[in-house]
Amino acid sequence: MYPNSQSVRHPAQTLTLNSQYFPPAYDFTGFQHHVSGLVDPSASAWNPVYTPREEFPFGFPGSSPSGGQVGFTSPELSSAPPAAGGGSLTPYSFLSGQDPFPCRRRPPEPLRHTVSASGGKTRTKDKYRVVYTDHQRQELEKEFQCNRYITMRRKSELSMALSLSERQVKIWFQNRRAKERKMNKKRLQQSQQASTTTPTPPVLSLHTDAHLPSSPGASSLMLTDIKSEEY
DNA sequence: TTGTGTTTTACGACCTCC
DNA sequence: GGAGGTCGTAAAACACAA
Repeated sequence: MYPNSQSVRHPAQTLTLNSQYFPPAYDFTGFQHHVSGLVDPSASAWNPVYTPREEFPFGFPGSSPSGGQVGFTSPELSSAPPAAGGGSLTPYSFLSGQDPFPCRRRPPEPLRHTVSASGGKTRTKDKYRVVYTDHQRQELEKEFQCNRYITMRRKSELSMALSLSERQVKIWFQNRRAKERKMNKKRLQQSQQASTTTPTPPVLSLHTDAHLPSSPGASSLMLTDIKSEEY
């Protein structure tokens, strides 16, 4: 059930690394998330033998397997081995701050006042949720197509590049995996329905995730399907 | 418009691992 | 104990038919 049940978490991963909070374009006044105890990132703590635990031994058509496009020049980062799954580091040329994707959705909205969620639960920030820009989503999606599970290093990079907090990146990946599981489940149900109506042998069981631990690498069979989903 | 269904952020509860 | 995982869910944002 838990993907890391067979994996070893590297000690470096327990570091509260770089928990600096990059206030996005919106204001998170009152956002409680533990930005508090800003642990000294002490970049030197990064272990050069860092081994990402997420391994996806497949390539994606859209992701360059070449490791040559590192957009970060920090010695800390450059000392790291190529990222898992081919090790492509997306070059963050968009750091210019220009969003190449003019929001097809809404412009930044004014703050709405905190929703008092039903049952007395209160949300802890001014906006219930923000809507990520197409650009942010595209970059997150790109990363997701390379690795279902983001490394701390990539999380840090992405959060900086996209002006999101690391927590937001983490949650996005969690939600994205949930979405994938949901889609796979749906597909499975549909294929099962199809197999009951047609006398074809149930070959499709290969693509199920019912018996696949949602571990890194476990869902590789479905990735090609998912690739078709575009943002 | 408006009603309704779906998708997207964000969180809490609970779990495992170190 | 803290990190990050899944699961379930709330509610905003969105799409779209009527």
